[in-house]
Amino acid sequence: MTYLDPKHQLTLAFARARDQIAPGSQAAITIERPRQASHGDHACNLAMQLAKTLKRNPREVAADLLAALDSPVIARAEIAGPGFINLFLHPGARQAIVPHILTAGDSFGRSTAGAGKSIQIEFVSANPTGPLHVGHGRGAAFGASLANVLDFAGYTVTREYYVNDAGRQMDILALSTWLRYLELQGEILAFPPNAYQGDYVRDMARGIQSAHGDRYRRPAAAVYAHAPAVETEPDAHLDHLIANAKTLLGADYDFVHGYALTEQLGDCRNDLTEFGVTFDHWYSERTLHDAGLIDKAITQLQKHNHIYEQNGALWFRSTAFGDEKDRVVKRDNGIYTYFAADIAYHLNKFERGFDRVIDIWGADHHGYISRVKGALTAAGADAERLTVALVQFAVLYREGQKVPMSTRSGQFVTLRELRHEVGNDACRFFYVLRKSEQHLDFDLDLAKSQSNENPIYYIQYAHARICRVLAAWDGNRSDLAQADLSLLAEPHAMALLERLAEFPATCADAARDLAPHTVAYYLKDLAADLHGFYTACQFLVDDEALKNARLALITATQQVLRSGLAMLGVSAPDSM
RNA sequence: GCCUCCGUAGCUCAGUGGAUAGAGCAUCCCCCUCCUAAGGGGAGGGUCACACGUUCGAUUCGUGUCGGGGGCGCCA
Repeated sequence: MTYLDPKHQLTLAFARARDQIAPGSQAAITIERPRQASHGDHACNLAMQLAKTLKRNPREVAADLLAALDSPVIARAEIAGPGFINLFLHPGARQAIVPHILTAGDSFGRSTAGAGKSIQIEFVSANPTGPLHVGHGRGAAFGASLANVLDFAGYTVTREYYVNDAGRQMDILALSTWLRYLELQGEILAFPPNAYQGDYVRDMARGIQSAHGDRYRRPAAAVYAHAPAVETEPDAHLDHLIANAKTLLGADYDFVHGYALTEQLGDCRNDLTEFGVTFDHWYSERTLHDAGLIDKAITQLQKHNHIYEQNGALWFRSTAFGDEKDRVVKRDNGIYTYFAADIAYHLNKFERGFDRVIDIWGADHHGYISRVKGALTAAGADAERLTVALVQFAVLYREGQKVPMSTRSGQFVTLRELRHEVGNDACRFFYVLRKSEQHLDFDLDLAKSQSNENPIYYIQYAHARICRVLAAWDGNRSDLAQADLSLLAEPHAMALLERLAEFPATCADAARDLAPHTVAYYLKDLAADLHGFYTACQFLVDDEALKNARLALITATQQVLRSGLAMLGVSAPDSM
């Protein structure tokens, strides 16, 4: 017999009753959980909705509905207040969840909401020009958890990282690395203040020196020849040095550039892997250029007459699609803008056939949404298939003080430092504990504290407690499937049963709303119910039937805690 | 100026078109001869920023006001 949760059964029963009382009515059936226990286990407001169209007193409509209502899960139903129908369930209807969970195992809570549709989720996508910082960490944790949630909801999920390996920033990194290398070689030079300052740049320079000696040495004077003054024209200064580097190194420039890229991307990938964040594809921006996809995208826009030339540059008429001003796609120097590459990339995503595409961006990119969607529409694509989820910034707090961070000065806390300081589990959990559009205050002391203040330990402790009880028990699990669950009558057991039954809906809602934080909050509630039950009832009792019933319940709870924590990328320890 | 997020308990934050708005922390009480007290129970604490509108019903939806965060380059 397939299991149908009580709420679903009630919905079907009310739909049948509605069709009797008000044939043809399309009124939605909403079954809710009243705040007050005296209002029943569930309540339905259908009578108040129908009252208007039927032009009748809602309480009378409720009485008719009640007479027509027929479901084996209902023990008692009553009319209350302005026309609510309050429902009290048979205990057996709630207890049936336990064998269902034990049978379903890891798949309990999975839904078919995604209907096997393919969905691509692109996240992190940080420039490979230095270590990931704590801001990237939030995007990584949010994206990875969301991907898991969507997978749980039945989508076929592809996780992708867009590698910005073609732009000016990569050239600046290559230059920075080379200049540090020249310093090691004994050249005297003025390292530009707007080049990459981090120690990792010196590390790469040392790596090149130890592997290739002086092969890439050139006189510093030639590198700086004819460069504009760095004080007055810092950007032109850098661009000139890059041009000189390309001339002086010739084909060797590609080596330095490639070395820096490989090192930084490798470091980024290791960092994320250690964080439990993995990708199916690393999509190179450079392949967009090489394969001519950017030319193709711009041509596509030109064909639709949305490109014009002005001041030697090519402009996309994004104002025709709700943007506040038109945007350059190709600069007067013939180089495509980042925006042009992004148009091509998104068109490519669509061409790869994903039913839905989700981008996770930092909140500072919000102004970008309208122009990207505009470009997609202009190119004849369905921009509705793209959803952009914005993640607000994370701010670290230590001893109540904001930890100062600035990318410009190279003064930032890296993701790796944060992970090592507070641990991966606390990191992953704290990052998704706020909804993504909410600013995140990350309290380092709280995340590190091994105390009751720390919600992550609270949840993990619930799991560990269950494991310890089951380890102390000498029976075998197959007995639990046969347990007489009618013995689970204590209020704490009933509360736990109700909570377990909510898990599938919580997961489905999290997927619908792109809100993995709801899973984190659910787990806190579930852990609280477990701790309450644990304190109120002894599990390893002499009464064999009662023992098996209680052990069955906590085994089911263990399963749901594991599934939920796994979705958030947090471990479920057997002991603490 | 425009865009965007936010405004709920002393603090950090959940939450919902419904009936008496929640959690953790902090404050004050109480509970280990018992499967880990990293736990449990109790008390106090609120004009859900404000106004108007939609609705049988608004803390929730809409508009506006006030207050706070962030963003608005031929940068990536």
